[in-house]
Amino acid sequence: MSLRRSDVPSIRALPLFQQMSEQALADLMAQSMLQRFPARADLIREGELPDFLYIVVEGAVDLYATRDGEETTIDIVYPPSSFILAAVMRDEPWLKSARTLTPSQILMIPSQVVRDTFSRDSAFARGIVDELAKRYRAVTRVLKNDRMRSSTERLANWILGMAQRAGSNAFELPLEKRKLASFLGMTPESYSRSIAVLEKHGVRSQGAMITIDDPAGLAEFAKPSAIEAD
Amino acid sequence: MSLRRSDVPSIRALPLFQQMSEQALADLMAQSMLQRFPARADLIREGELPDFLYIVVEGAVDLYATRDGEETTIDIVYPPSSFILAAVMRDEPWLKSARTLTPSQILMIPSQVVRDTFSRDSAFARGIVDELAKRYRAVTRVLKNDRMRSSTERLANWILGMAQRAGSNAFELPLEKRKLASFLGMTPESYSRSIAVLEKHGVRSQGAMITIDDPAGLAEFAKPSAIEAD
DNA sequence: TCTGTCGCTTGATACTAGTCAAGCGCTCGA
DNA sequence: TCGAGCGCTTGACTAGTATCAAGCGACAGA
Repeated sequence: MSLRRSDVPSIRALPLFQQMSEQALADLMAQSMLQRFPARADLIREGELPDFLYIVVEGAVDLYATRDGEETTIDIVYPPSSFILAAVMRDEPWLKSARTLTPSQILMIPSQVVRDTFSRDSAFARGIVDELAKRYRAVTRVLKNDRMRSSTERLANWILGMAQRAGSNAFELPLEKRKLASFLGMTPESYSRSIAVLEKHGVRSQGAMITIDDPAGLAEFAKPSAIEAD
Repeated sequence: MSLRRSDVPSIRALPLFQQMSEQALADLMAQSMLQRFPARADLIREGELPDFLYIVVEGAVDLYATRDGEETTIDIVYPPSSFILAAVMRDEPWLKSARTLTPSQILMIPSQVVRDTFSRDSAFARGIVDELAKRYRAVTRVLKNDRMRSSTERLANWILGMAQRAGSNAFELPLEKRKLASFLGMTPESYSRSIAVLEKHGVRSQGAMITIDDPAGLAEFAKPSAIEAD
């Protein structure tokens, strides 16, 4: 398989593997593949059975659902997160499709190996639940957000969150606006109008650059909830 | 603690515990409580830290989120499911509140005990991920539903699902209509209007009784997706 | 350099679902 | 048995978003 010894250090750093013994990790890696994909590469399609567990080592992956031609982005996964873990553990069809957004490096572990290792290695098991629980909480937040906030509020909160992660009041959108719109559960048109509204609340948007001129004002509009933050 | 020996058989039957050894289960139960709650009893409140993992042995529990006075039901949990497992595993604040809908019997396992047992007992660990993965998939379905279907379609699909589970084209609503409405992400008023629309598609609603006169017609309207079913 | 494409924005309009208000009918307690 | 309260329904109106359509501007390929 295409996993080279030199790749192991970056893998070992992933939270999922941190507690595992050298030997156990080596065994796992011997059965796995680390692969590079270009941007916009289709990885999995909704409805199929999981052959592998995927872990984003580098890049970004778009998880989306389809329904008569319409697409909605359910989550966007950045390193060092896995995706479709739930389907793998239960050996049930994927509920969503995945494609890379940017060129990405992805670790693929055969599903059966994941399940076997889970039973044998409690450090790995701990990593798996932790990861799964994290994902669970992420979808729950998205759902709460969708149900209880207007689309403009969702955008405002997303901007606040991004700025916080970037550690700066100015940052570049890490994805196309239309993708972001879909992730926030709105159309590209609504996104444009929402940004226009936010310009009255301390946000400036020029191309892919977002600048928060008035963090307090924006926060007042967004009414972020401590519990929603990561 | 209030767990009696006579309670153990019904506990043992729960999928979460099925693979555990007698001894391990006995140890776990010695530290747990099985409690009865009346209808509408508050169990946990959003934002607090989890002291216990809760498992619904009998009855039904409403998981809801609040935001300035508004409430939205995120999930309704029936036996033999757990709730707030993700928060317990990660020892992070609950993202939702819970209250009983009907008189319920609930098993409470101290969080720390859950985490400890998880590391020691791989059969229990397997049960935990399985349960968590199931819950994850449930929220994901709700989110997809919310994003990609109209409220009337959601109701239609819910009715089809209920009928299937009931094994009959006629069944009683297991909860108040307003609760169901909230679960489906709509207001009680919209629920009424949606039901009225569905009466043109083969559904009859009298009080708490729902009857599907034309399953094929309803299915055509609801466009259920195989992958969405449980 | 020109031009077609594509992503974004803006405008006009339509529609879904929410809000507010009133009325109906059942249940339960006095 | 009556009346109050509550859950549900219905009507009128509104708000928030989606949809459809057109135009703008940057970038890529000829």
